[in-house]
Amino acid sequence: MSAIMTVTAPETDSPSTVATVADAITAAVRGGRLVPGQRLTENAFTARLGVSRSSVREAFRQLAADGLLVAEPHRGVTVRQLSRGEVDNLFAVRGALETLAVQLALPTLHAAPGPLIALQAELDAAAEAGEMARFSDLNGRYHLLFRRNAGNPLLDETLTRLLNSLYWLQFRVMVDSTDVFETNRQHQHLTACIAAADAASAEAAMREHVETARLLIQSLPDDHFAPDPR
Amino acid sequence: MSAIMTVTAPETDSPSTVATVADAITAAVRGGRLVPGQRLTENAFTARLGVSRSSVREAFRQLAADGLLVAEPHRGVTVRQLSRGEVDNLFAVRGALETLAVQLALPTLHAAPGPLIALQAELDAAAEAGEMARFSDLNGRYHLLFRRNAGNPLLDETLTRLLNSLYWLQFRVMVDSTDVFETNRQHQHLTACIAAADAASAEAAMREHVETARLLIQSLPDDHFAPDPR
DNA sequence: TCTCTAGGATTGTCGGACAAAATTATCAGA
DNA sequence: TCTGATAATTTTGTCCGACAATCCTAGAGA
Repeated sequence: MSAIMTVTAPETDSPSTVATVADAITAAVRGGRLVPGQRLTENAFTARLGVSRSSVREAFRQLAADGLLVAEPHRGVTVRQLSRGEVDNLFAVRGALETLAVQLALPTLHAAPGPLIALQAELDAAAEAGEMARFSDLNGRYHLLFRRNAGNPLLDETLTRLLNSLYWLQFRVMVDSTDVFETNRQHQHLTACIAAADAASAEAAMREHVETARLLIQSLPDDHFAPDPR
Repeated sequence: MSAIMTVTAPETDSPSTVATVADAITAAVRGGRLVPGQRLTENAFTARLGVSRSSVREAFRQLAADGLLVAEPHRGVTVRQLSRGEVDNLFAVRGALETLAVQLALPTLHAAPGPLIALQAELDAAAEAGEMARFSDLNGRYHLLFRRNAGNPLLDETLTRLLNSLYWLQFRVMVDSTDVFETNRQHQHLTACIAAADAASAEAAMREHVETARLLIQSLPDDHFAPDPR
């Protein structure tokens, strides 16, 4: 019956109230207007967005499930802030999943390397021009390309959730870093491995790249992290 | 996520209404009173449990985030039912994370192997006695032991979510299987690798064990799966 | 300065209400 | 009988207002 309908269908459907609220909060976090650790109260958003408390509550829960916020009973929600230990834990999981994504996506990306090549070119340009914010965005898109082409939606979702809670730290690293060239060199190497269809090297390259990202994040000053409970 | 995971059951805090509802639904799914694919309406639970619709709604969302239910806009929630393709996708992720858990937990379990040995003895007894339901339960506890001792709560949560949506199929396999001995043999082998502190073999053993579980599940008849959308 | 205690602020839960969407039932026509 | 369109019913999404339980904060008292 509905064979014609909504195969690609991005934003055709009328966005629900909850989705609108969730998008607004997400945008605020991405834009730095809400910073990690900051507490969000329901009333603040009911007033500002003109929606009911129910909708705000549900948006909060949804974003908490996405890893962007963290909810505590009777204490409301805050923008997720990771401790150094949690960053290490996250990167252990991320390493395992990103290498899996590389492995699964390699055939697809090797067969149709167009988007990868194009993205690599943009990354090179941004790195050369020193446009850090733009490089950070492209870096996200680069990793997205792999998990999207892994042909495993569950893997994609799981990785996306992890990276959601990592967004801010990753962004800080890119902006503060005096040397994105090393990061970009790793991208180039990985891209080359894909082009050569060298699975083993590609996996190793991704693993090293993720480890580098971890080290860069851990090199940020303490005030970017939640206190490590211990 | 934490609401339904009362394995050690820290019942200290008075359980919230939502948690009560979530526990009831979880118990119903575990007990087979709610089967995969079945649709749950809000009213049915408001009446039966004597709580408001708000609480039921929130419990639904929470369980959907846990992977036990699946929610679709304007269509309510159903008990999650996987297609064969989704099972494969899930096992790809599970394999990566479960081997990571082995790797991380090995030092701890090798240093204090008591619980592992005890659990292995119980598994042997259940397998010998042909108590399949009991074996299934112990099998779950066996895997739980690894991810709990990996020292990585995020890994634990992520794996738990995956396994939640797999509970029913895993249970069917155990109950229907005419040969749990092969599965138990793999457990014994893995236990031995831990005792010997042989990391490489332990990882390989787990990988093989997970792959075997996948094959057993895929050998179930079609009516246990959602139609594969392709 | 520190501890303890109001009081205000915030969340958890309830009940009802209504429009929008989906599901089910009904029925005319082939 | 079957099919397809239409109407009736159910269910969800969202809103509102309310209240108790809990958390937070500022000020009183030691």
